[in-house]
Amino acid sequence: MAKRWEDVEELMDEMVRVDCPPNIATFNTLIAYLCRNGLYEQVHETLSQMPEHGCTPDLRMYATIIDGICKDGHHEVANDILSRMPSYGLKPNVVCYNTVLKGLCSAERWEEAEDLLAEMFQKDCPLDDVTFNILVDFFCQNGLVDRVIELLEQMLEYGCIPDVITYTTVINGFCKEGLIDEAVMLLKNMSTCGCKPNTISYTIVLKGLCRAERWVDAEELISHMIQQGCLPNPVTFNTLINFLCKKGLVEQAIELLKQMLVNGCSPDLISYSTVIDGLGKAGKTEEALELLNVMINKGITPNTIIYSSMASALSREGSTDKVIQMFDSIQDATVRSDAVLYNAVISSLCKRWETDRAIDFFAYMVSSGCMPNESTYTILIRGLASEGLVREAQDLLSELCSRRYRQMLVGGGDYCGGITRMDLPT
DNA sequence: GTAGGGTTAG
Repeated sequence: MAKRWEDVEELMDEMVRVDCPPNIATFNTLIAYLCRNGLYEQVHETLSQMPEHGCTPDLRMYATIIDGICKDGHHEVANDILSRMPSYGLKPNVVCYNTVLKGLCSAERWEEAEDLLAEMFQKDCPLDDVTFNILVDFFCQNGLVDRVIELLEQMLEYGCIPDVITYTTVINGFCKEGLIDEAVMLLKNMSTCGCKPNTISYTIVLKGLCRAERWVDAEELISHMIQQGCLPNPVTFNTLINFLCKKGLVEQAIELLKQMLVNGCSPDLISYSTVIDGLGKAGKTEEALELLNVMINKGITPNTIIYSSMASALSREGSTDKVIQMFDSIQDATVRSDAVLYNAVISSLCKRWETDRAIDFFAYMVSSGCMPNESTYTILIRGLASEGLVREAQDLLSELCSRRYRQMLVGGGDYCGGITRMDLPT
C-alpha cells in the first residue's frame, strides 16, 4: 500500500464526493496500517486531514500510534505522547500505559518502567492482568526470578488471575536460572491455584531436568504428565531426542524417534534434523545419509540446517568432494545457503589445503548475497596461515577487524520519522 | 480500528 498512497487519498476524496465521508473507523484503519509499517510521515499527514472530516483522534487511535512507535523502539516519543494526551482532552487508559510499559521493559529501562507504574497508581489507572504479565515476563527474561513469586502474589492480591502462560513463563524463568526444584514445585502447585499445566509447561521442566542430567526425575515426570492427560507433543520428543544426541546416545535417540509414532506423533523436520546431526557427530555419516533419505521419502523437504549438518559430517570425515557435490546439488533447489553451510564447504576445502578454491568459494558466497560471519574469517585465516600465506591471512584479519568496527558504528541512529514533529489536532 | 506472556534442530 505504501506505493499506492495516492490511490488512498483519491479514494478518500471519492468517499466525500459520493457522500460517504471517512469516519473515525476509516482513519483508525489507516493509522493502524501506517503505524505497523513505520510510515510516520503519512501518519502525520492523515492526522492533519482528520479535522476537515470532522474527526478527532480517540483513545484507541492513540493506543495504536503509541504501540507503533514503541515497536520501533522510540520510547521517549511514546512516553511524550502519553504525557501530552491530557492536553488533548484524553485520559490515557490501561492499554496506552501497558503499551509503553512493554516498550520500556523490552528496552530494559526498568527505572522508567517503575516511574510509569507509579504514575498509573497516581493517575488512578488500575493495573490489569496484561500489566502483570508484562512484568512477569520482564522479570523472567532478566533473571530476576527471586522477585517473581512475590509478583505473582501481588497479582492475585490485586485481583488479577495468572493463567497457564503466566505460570509457564515463570517455570521457564526458573529453569533458565537452573532452579529446577523451584520449577517442579511451581508445576505441581499451580493446579491448586486453579490452573492446570499443559504439555508446554511439562516440556519446559523436562528440558530443565535433562540439562541437569536428572534422567530418573525426567522419566517420572513423563509418566506423571501422561497420567494427568497431558500427552507429549513433537516438541517434547524433540527436546528429549536432542539431549540423548548431545550425550552421544544416538541409538536411544533413534529408539525414541520410533516411539514417537507409537505415541501418535509423527517425527518432523526437527526430529530428523536432530538425529541426523547426532549421527554425523558420532561419525556415522552413512547412517545419517540413510536417515536423510528416509525423511525425504516421507515427503519432508530438507532445509539449510540439515544440509549444513550433513556437510559438517562429510567434511569431518574428509569427504570434501561429497560436500561440494551436495552443495552443488542444492543450488537450484529452494534451500537458501547460509553462512553455516558455506563455512562447512570452505572448511572442508581448507582441510585439503585447497585455500585457492576456498577463497573462490568465499567470493561466490559474498556475490550470492550471503554475509560471512566471524567463523568464515577464522576458517579462512587459519587455512591461509597453515599454508604459509601469512600476508593473505593478515589482510583478511584486518578486513575482519574493520568489519567489526563498522558494526559498532551501525545502530547508533536516533531517527524517528516525522513523529517528533507531530502536531496532533485536538 | 488499541496492549501481554511459554517449548525443539546446524
